[in-house]
Amino acid sequence: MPVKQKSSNDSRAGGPTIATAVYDQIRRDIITGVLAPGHKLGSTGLRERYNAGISPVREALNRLAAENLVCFEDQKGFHVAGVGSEDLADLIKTRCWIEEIALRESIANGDDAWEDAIVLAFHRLSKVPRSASSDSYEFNPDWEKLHHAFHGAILGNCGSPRMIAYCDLLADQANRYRQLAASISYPNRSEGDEHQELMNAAIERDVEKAVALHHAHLGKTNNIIMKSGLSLPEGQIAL
Amino acid sequence: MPVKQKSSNDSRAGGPTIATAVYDQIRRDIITGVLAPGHKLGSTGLRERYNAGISPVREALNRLAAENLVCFEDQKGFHVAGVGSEDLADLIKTRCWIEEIALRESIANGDDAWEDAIVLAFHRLSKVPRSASSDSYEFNPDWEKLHHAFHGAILGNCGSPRMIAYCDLLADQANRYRQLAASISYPNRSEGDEHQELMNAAIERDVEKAVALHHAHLGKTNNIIMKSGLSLPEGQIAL
DNA sequence: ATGATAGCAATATTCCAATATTTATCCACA
DNA sequence: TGTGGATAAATATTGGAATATTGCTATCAT
Repeated sequence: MPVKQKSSNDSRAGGPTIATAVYDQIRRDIITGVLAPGHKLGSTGLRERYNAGISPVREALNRLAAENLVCFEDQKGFHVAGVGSEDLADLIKTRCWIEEIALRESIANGDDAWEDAIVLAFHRLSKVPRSASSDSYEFNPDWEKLHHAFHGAILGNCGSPRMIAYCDLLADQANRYRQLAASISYPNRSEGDEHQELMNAAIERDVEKAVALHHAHLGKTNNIIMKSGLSLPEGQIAL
Repeated sequence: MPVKQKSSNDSRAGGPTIATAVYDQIRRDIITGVLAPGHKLGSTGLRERYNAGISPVREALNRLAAENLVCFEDQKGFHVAGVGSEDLADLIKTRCWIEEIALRESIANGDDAWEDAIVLAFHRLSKVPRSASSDSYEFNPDWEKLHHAFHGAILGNCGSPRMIAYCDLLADQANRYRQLAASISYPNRSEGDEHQELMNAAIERDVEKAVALHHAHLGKTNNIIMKSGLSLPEGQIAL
């Protein structure tokens, strides 16, 4: 029996595959916390949720598994990577180590265009509210995008594609914890100030100060979550 | 639909999935150079080669793509990640940065058990020939495994699962270049000496010396390939 | 000759049904 | 009550057919 798939002969040549589209969506849902840590990613549920067949869904999950955003066990299926205080500590520590290198290199290589990009990114970020709601914390995709761009502008001058890619991956992993921290600390933490100080130190080429501020910036997420006494929903950790 | 529940064979719980098995095989074939950089990874070819259906093969490829050992373009399929002098330079540079951190931490945390493990790993490595053939260089899986274990023993004490995992990934990526370097320099390079010096410095907790030796060890691959004037088969680079 | 384009072959992607495995349930029995 | 073990249900994995897309080749108009 011939089954009609999506017979859409639109003029545009076939863009991204379904697998890629689903990958993007699941990834976003994990990072933003829509899909909770530890949540089981069963075939049938995902098929409905993302309106796709099993194959592309599984391909997406396999990619995510390689990035450690998803865990899997052979024959047992997939689930969202868990979170935990130990994992958080390792993540922050690793980010401090890695991003310190990227920061030092970026500053060392910094030129006028680099400065301009940072100033621009900061300016754009400062115009967007931290939370989508003014009452309480709510994920704001615009802010997140600009925040990522700001830090990317600072570290992106390190000259190593690999380093940049790994920083991005770690940042994505950290995003899940950051959402938690934001919901705890909102609206008391003034990230704008932290960013401004960091920017100034970078532009002034004050390497040691920039590194110290950067470490503090990263450590804050950990401090907020740990101080809150909120116990993380311990689940399977990817690594 | 009636479901068949009679499983013919049993007594043994279903081990790794076919997808995982194929993943392991393709990965090894890429790292050892059996599958050349840039080589097209077409469905039909892989299906035959690894004797599996399309689904598991594609799942394996998706995992490898996320590790940057394989590249893909939507609707165009997969191919082995390319190599190139630029990529090699970035890889070596990144490894120097990252592994320096792991090395310093490992030494700082080092205790007797750590020393013992290094000595043991070195001893085992030294008993196995570099090349499977004495005439010319030939990939020797035993040596490779023990070599990996030796460096793992040194860096594995850094206390960060993420750091260790990333070091491993970088080492795997570098393996393809190392095979090339080995075939060029064999039998003139005495890696045994390099390893011994590194081991001694580590055990003596001579941090700066160990770091210097480690950098030199990593840089050697680059030097060998670059000095040989051998042009790398430029292909698509993963990153 | 050059460039455009339709038709066709090759390949990549996707859906789905068949199969394998795990998980839950029930029952016999100590 | 609790334990082991069969059986059924649920779920995960896989193979292959069906579909979509790309890339090639032949043909034609300029």
